[in-house]
Amino acid sequence: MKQKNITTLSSYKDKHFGVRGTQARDEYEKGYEQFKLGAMIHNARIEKGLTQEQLAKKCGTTKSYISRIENNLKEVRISTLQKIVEFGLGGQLDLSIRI
Amino acid sequence: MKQKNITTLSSYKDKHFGVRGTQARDEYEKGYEQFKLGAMIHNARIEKGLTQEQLAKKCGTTKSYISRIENNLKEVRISTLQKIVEFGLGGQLDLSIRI
DNA sequence: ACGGCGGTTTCCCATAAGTGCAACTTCAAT
DNA sequence: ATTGAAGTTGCACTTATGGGAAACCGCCGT
Repeated sequence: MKQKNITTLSSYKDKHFGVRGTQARDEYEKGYEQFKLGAMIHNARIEKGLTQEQLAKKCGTTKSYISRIENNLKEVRISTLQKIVEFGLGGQLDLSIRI
Repeated sequence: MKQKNITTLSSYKDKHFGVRGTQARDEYEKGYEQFKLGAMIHNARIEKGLTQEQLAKKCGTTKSYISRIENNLKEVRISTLQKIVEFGLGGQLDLSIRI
């Protein structure tokens, strides 16, 4: 078994930060919260040993949508995010603000 | 000075849980994450001694919108939320999932 | 009494969230 | 070489809703 976190992260970088020029900037500009989000879901899913399709079914969506979320090409609605985390991953979504 | 957290919270309850019957259920059903969110923003704003209008101006939105967020009658887009927390309150938005 | 300020609520609509396919790609296994 | 499972992505479409503008509602100070 390979170190999944590492490979995931690096492959993400290869894909998004390496290839397109200004994409990276944009990602940073808007404060890469989404990025973390996609990665978080991805990791949690792997951790649970689920495929995108299985996860999708558990929370009433499609694998294509899960993929899009994990790759951060859509902004997810908080309620949807919650459904995925709760019903799909059996976890809980936490959001807090740090002053 | 009064204990602002308490009064805020209780007034919220008076308003939403007391008055309308099934509103409470709905609030719970969707897992009161939004509730916390509105209260969080509200408290942070008071803490900073800002009016809704001042906060709104600092993050490029309107006071009406801030009001709605604080009272949880709209779902906020994550990016907008981030703007508010970051530029408006000078803080940082954290979202994480707990498995 | 009224003027202003902070907050709420109503009305409205462009936008984007989310869906559904389906095509395409990797990669592993046989 | 082939098959299939897992994932990515393009496109078209519908619908909900995020968010602004403005009216409105206390409340307090004068």
